[in-house]
Amino acid sequence: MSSTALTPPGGQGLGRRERKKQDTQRRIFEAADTLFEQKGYAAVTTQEVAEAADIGAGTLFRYAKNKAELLIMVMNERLRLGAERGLVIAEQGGSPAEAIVGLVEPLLQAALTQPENTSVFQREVLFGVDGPYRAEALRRIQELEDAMATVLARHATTHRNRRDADIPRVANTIFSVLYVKLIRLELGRVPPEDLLDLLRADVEYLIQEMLDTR
Amino acid sequence: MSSTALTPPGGQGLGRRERKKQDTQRRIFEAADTLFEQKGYAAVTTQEVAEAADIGAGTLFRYAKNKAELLIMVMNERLRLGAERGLVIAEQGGSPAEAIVGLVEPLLQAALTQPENTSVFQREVLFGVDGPYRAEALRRIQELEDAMATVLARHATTHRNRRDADIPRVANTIFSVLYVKLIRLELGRVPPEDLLDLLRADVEYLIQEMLDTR
DNA sequence: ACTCAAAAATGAGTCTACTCCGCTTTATCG
DNA sequence: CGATAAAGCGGAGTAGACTCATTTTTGAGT
Repeated sequence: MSSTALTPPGGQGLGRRERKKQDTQRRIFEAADTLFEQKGYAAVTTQEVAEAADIGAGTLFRYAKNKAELLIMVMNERLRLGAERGLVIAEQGGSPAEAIVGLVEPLLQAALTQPENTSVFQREVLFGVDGPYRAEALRRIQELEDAMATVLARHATTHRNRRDADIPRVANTIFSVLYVKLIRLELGRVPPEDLLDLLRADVEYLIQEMLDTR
Repeated sequence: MSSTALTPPGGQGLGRRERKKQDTQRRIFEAADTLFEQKGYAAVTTQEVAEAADIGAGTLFRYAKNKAELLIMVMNERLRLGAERGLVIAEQGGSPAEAIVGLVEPLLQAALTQPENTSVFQREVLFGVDGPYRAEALRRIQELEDAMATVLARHATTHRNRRDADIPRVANTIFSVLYVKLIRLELGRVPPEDLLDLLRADVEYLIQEMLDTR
């Protein structure tokens, strides 16, 4: 009896195997997070990550399908934290333009503080091979668009607005404009300084045109 | 006399050196074009392209900074042909929505007939390293947006429309919406069948909202 | 015809992401 | 406990993009 009392998978306390795995997972995450931040995506080799996580070079790829997934994993987490702040900002009123820009700000911050990593992140999320972390990132992006629609819907019902407004379409439009501008920022085709004002102006304009009574 | 009659660089007939270079350039173009179309970007090795062009593996990289530039070079040409048709369609009236969709159609065609290559093309144009062909592609994309503005401007002056309309902004908005949808098509997130209708509907909606009198 | 510096071509070598298969550890059952 | 299966691990090996030191070609000057 006592010999079989080893809560394997299932119970609260996981088996030794599972615990080890989670620990390895954690070490990989920390290694990747630190190295990518310090040296930038391109300058980090998967070998380095493996060594920093104290595992074999081959083992790394049992935890992440490829190098890009490592970065996406790390960036997802960083953006998750920012996204929560963004949602709070969006909740607490302010103009809808404020709220919507607030939703995007974390991404913008990331683009400004870690240009290379953010650029690779976008590239791989949009064009990379499938993988669980990439799928999560795509989900988050969709949520961003949905959150914009929510903000707009609130604005539309609490103010005297056009009844026929197609909220999802407006949200999609605003999302698209912001997204393209963000990509162009990464292309270096937009001066970063006044970008926030630029984005806000865009959003205000679009709301004005497509949603508000005139 | 006859021995020194060798119109070197400058004159109409280029020197042997220049001629040879252009010939090599042509062979590389043809090799890349054929191979990428037949096998798809990922399945083609630079080695293969070099062999098909009958040059050394190292020589290839004197004509293209990297593999991606090879593809961009080829795609630029294919899209250039399509873009001309697009401009003609845009010129010949039809509704502005027709005209604008006409401008994008070549890109759409490419996305449908060569999904992989088009996807890589977009990826590398947006996020790849600098290079002459990439620069050209970026220029073309900008021209696309400008062409949309031109179409809209014509529409705005020849019809009874709002005077305060901000044409460049409307063009940028339409461009962004279409571009994001195109990328999503490559993500497999949009059913390709009725895409043309979808795009046209988008454009009509945006013109309606942002440009037309109501 | 010959010389020589600049331009072009070359392919062996490097670098690194990723794979694959044999080994080790862990859990299960009689 | 011992046997056996299953899961996890690792590192040598592979493939392919790209570099660079060396060689070859070119054409202007003499």
